[in-house]
Amino acid sequence: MPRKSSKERRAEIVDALLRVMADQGYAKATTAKIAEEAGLTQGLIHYHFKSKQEVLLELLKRIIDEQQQALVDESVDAKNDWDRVVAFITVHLRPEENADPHTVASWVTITAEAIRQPEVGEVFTQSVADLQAPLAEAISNGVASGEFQLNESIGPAAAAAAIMSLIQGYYNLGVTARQVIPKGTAFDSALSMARGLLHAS
Amino acid sequence: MPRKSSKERRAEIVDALLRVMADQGYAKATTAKIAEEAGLTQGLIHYHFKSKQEVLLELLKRIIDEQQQALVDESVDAKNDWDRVVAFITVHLRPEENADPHTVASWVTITAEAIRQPEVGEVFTQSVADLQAPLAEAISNGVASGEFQLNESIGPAAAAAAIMSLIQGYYNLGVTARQVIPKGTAFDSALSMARGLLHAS
Amino acid sequence: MPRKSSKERRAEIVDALLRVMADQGYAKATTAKIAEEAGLTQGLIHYHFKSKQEVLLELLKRIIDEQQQALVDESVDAKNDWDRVVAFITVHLRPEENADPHTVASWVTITAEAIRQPEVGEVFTQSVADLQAPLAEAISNGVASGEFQLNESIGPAAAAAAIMSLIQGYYNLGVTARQVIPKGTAFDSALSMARGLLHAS
Amino acid sequence: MPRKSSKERRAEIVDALLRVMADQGYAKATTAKIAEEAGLTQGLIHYHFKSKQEVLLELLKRIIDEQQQALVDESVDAKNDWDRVVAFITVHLRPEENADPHTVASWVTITAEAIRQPEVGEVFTQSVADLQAPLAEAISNGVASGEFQLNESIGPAAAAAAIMSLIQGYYNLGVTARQVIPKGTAFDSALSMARGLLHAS
DNA sequence: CATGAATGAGGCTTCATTCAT
DNA sequence: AATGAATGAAGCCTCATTCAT
Repeated sequence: MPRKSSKERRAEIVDALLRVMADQGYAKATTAKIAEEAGLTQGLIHYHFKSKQEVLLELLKRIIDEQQQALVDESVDAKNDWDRVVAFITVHLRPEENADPHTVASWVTITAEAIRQPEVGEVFTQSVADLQAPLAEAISNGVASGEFQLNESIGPAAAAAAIMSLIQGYYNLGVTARQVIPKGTAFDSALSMARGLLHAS
Repeated sequence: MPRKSSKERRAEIVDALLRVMADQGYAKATTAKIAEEAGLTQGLIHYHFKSKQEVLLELLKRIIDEQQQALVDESVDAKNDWDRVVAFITVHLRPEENADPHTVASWVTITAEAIRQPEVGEVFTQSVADLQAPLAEAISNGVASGEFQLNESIGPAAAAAAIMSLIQGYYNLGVTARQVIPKGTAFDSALSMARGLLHAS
Repeated sequence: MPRKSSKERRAEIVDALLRVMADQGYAKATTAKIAEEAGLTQGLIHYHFKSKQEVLLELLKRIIDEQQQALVDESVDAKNDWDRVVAFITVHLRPEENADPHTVASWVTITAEAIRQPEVGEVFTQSVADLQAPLAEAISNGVASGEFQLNESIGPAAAAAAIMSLIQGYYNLGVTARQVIPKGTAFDSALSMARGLLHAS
Repeated sequence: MPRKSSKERRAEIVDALLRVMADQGYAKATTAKIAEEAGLTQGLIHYHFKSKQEVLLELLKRIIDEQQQALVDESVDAKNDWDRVVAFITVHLRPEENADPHTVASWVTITAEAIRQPEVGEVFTQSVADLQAPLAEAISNGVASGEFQLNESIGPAAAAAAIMSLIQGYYNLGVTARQVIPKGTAFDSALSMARGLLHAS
């Protein structure tokens, strides 16, 4: 057996965490289970990562990167700021096409973990901010160009936060209380709400 | 030491869980810590509750009850369905007035726990459904009376789910990534989005 | 509710232990369960008994007394020592007629407890000795009168011990490995073995 | 500290349980005590065994294996079925030569445990059945060849069960009420009883 | 790089017993 | 004589992490 490079191994371990976490939650994602899922041993995980938390942070980073990339891809044909807003919503609320369920489930779990582990919380906050930045910019531009109109009490950052919250909420309820959300309505509803918020056509 | 009634003790224990959980998360809310916070012994917790999970479920129940009651109070003066929708949003997004931060933090934590503990998940789903019911009804009525208009792909249940998701998202980000949400904008943004969704005036 | 006399209460508690132990074993016969079975409270058990062990010892005593009485009843018509031996075996191996299954199950459980609790062990040993005494005497008499003949290496006490062991073994396997013992054969087999041991006709 | 193979460790742990159980009973054979006796940590026990019960089951298995092997060894010179019956009794009732007291004490304790733990009970029943099988076969053969004669109400299985019960009874009383059984008489008495049961010479 | 045995802190829970009422 | 809340000592088990090989 050819030994694998550190980079490959790290990726495998992060993958394993993603899968285990997605269907068992972080609490049950023990080192032992991750190792088993990855087809390697517990010791090796700590050889490649300083701690289990570090694996989680790497996973978080990876998810963000993928989302950012997906956003870039989806926005490439955008002709105006509304298109960009739509692209943003599309990327996040069309898991059928853009994200796999594992990732969404993991994301929600990470959210939970962000609450209990301060280090995760910090990285998480920054990640959300990064994710939100292009949306805020699009809205800001749209307002400047007259494409959008916001109520006076709501700034572009607040509007972006609102849309982000909506997405986050859909993720959460989608995982925790799936039956409550009629299938396939998230995207349309979100668009409708965003349109109202931005007074866009 | 005065002997207290079971009911009082149960309430105290639930309170203690609420406080510990709010600032340390459920994972760190060990029975030992809960006992310490409540000023009693670990054994007593299990004298009054079958398990730690049962304490959590009782807390969940209590939060739901309070929210439902708050909604009733807030809706009492509502003159039409839009007022009812506003009341719903008010109750949930005005924590400054209606809910204490501990409760919101706990709610988010419970959300996370709902993911990993199936029993919690079940109760949680049902709770969300219960919470959402009056909103869905208001929307349904509003649509029937012509007060609201929904896009054809969106039914009243979906619309209610959208608003619920938005609230849930605000809760989540409010706890995990507070800096991302400009202070005091949640309520106005939510109203604006709801108006857009329902085509209400 | 008229308060009951201490004696009655003690009997009720011992009864409850008997029943709980019979179908759940001593390990699961917690104070709480005994209290529930007896329809009274935990505290009361310790009001009437110094400890849980004391309840067990009282039960043991009661079982022995009943067995002794049954032996007397069964032996009343005995015309010779062989009849007395048969009576002894009858009393112990005809639970269908002479002892209730609860008692047998409890007896086996007590045996187990005798192993782990020295105080129980002492009382148990004495109880077995008491139980065995009349049997040993009958055998002794039978040998003296020429009714029985024992191999030279086996004294009356040893012979009584052998029969006692056989009974004890049937009790044990009857409870732990019931399928191994063909139904309804214990009594006949025991008689046949005793006859061989004593060279009786 | 030398790292040992899992197999070695498992054996050591089972050994430790055997020793602790033999002189303190299963109830007092806590994981802590077992660990101490084995000179290792509690955690390690659970690294090698899923649960404490699993250790007990392994011990049971080991005792059975040893007994079976001893029976084979003892039976090798048997010239007829009576010899085989004698071999069976020898193996079980000559602890001085064939089994160590620890093992007998443990066996009795396991019997007790079989009552309270269903899983143990199942394995125990099967174990007894396995142990008894060769005896039943020898008796069956002996009856067929005319070497033995059984009373009509007693089949070979019942006869084997009777002898097994006798042995089991000796084990039990030997541990719980040793004084009741005159030293060194078990084997002779058992032979005499078996001879009577089988009408063998 | 890799293995897997080993550690040890700590978690949840059970239960006989005590005690205020 | 009776209640039932309260205690506290253990018990079993989990798990991230370390370490000898």
